[in-house]
Amino acid sequence: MPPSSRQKTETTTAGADKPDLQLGERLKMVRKSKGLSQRELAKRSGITNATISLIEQNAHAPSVVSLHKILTAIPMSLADFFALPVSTDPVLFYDADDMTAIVRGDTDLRCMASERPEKNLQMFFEHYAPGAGTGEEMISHDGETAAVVVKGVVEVVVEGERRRIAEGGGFQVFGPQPYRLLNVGEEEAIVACAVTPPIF
Amino acid sequence: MPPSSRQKTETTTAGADKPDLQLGERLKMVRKSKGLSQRELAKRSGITNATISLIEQNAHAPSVVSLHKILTAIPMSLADFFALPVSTDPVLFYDADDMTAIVRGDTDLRCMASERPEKNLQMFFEHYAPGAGTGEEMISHDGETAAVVVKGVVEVVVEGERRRIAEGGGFQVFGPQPYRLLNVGEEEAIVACAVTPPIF
DNA sequence: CTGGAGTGTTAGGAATACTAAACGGTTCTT
DNA sequence: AAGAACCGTTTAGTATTCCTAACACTCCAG
Repeated sequence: MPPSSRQKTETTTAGADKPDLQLGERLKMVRKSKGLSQRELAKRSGITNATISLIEQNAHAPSVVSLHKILTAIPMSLADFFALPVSTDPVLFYDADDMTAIVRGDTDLRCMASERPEKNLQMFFEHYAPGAGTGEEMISHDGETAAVVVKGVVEVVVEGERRRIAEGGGFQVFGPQPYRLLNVGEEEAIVACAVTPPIF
Repeated sequence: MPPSSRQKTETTTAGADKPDLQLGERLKMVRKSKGLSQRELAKRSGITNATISLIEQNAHAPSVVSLHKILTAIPMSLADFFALPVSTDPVLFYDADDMTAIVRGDTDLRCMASERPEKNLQMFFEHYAPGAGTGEEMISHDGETAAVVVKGVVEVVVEGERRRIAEGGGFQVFGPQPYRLLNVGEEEAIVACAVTPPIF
C-alpha cells in the first residue's frame, strides 16, 4: 500500500532501546501542514512555544495530556497523529497500484502522497467514463488548479464560461473560482490535474 | 458502523477543560484483555507497577515515551491505542449490519464486539454456501468452541472423527484440538458459533 | 493459624517536563 | 539605520512524572 521509500518500519514489538517515536518530526509536520507557527500553535493550545520547540527537537518527551492539548488545537486526534506515516524522504515513487484511489460513480481519481500531510502540491490522475464528470455542484477550494487533458474531450465550466478541451489541451484556475468538468466525448477521458494546496 | 450504545463521542475539537482521554480505562482494558497483571506488565515494559497503577486511576498523565514503553510490552501501537473505542457499556446491541463481516470465498462469518478487545467471549454467525467450509487447514486455538447448526447439514472433523450434524444439532470443542467444518448439504448452511477466548 | 505468592494501592526522593523570560535571527516599515 | 513584528531557540525555576519501597488485601499450601 505505501509507496516505495527508504523508510524503516516503526512498529517495534519489544525492547526498544531508543524509542524513536519521531514525535518531533510528526508534530512539526502536522503543524507546518496547517501553516501554523510555534507561537501561534502555543497560543491556541495553551502550551508554551518553548515546549513546542523542545518537543519538535525531540529534546523533551511530552506528556500525553500536553500532546493532546497541542493536537486539539491543530485539530487532530491522537490516533491519527500516531497513525501518521512519518517519512522524511524528500521524494517518493509511486506505482499505479500505490496511488490512493477515489472512485465516485463513473469517475476514478487517483492521487499521490495522501499520506503526506505536509505537502503543498497534490497531483491527480483522473479517469472519466463517457458522460461522467466532477458532479453537479461546482468544485471550489482556496488555491490553484492546473490540468492537462491526456485523452478524450472534456467540457470545463468556470466563471460562467463553458469550454471544450480536447486531448493535449488544458486549463488553469488561479483562485477559488468554482469549476466543473464533464467528459463530453464518446470515449474515456483522462486528465492529469494538479492542485495547491492539497485537498486530500 | 459502531453498535448502538450510550457512549459519548470522544473527538473534541477545541477548548476541552478536562481532557478526559480515559487513558486509565484504555490501558486497563488492553492490559486485562491480554490477561496481564500490573506487575507482569511492569516487568516486561520497564515501567514500575506503581506508575501503571496510577495511570490506570488517571492519577498521573504519563509521558508519551512511558506510555509507548508500556504499549510496546503489550504489544500495541500508540495509534491503535488511541483509536480504541473506549466504551464501558456492559452491554451492546447489534443490528445485522453492525456485525463485523469476514467474507472468505463462499463463507460469510459475522461476529460481534470486534472493537471490544477486553471481551472473553466471541460469537460468530456463519453462513456457508454448499460445498464451502472453514478451509483446508484445520482451525486451532487455545480455547473452547461451541456451535449450533441453525440451518442445513455440516460435516465436522475433530480428532480424526468425522461427523454429520444436521439442523438443530451442534458440537463443542473443549480444548485446542484442531477442527474443520464443511457444508455437505445442498443448501446454504448457517451455524452459530461461540469461541473463548476471542480470536478477533 | 502462618507463611508465601499473588493481586492493586499508596508514601518520600530523584529525575524531567513545563513555564516564563530572555536571546539571536530574518523581514518588513518608517 | 532604527524600530517593530515575526520567527525558532535557549536558559532558570517551578511543577510534574517516575521510581524505590513499603502497605493492605486475597488466595492457597502446609
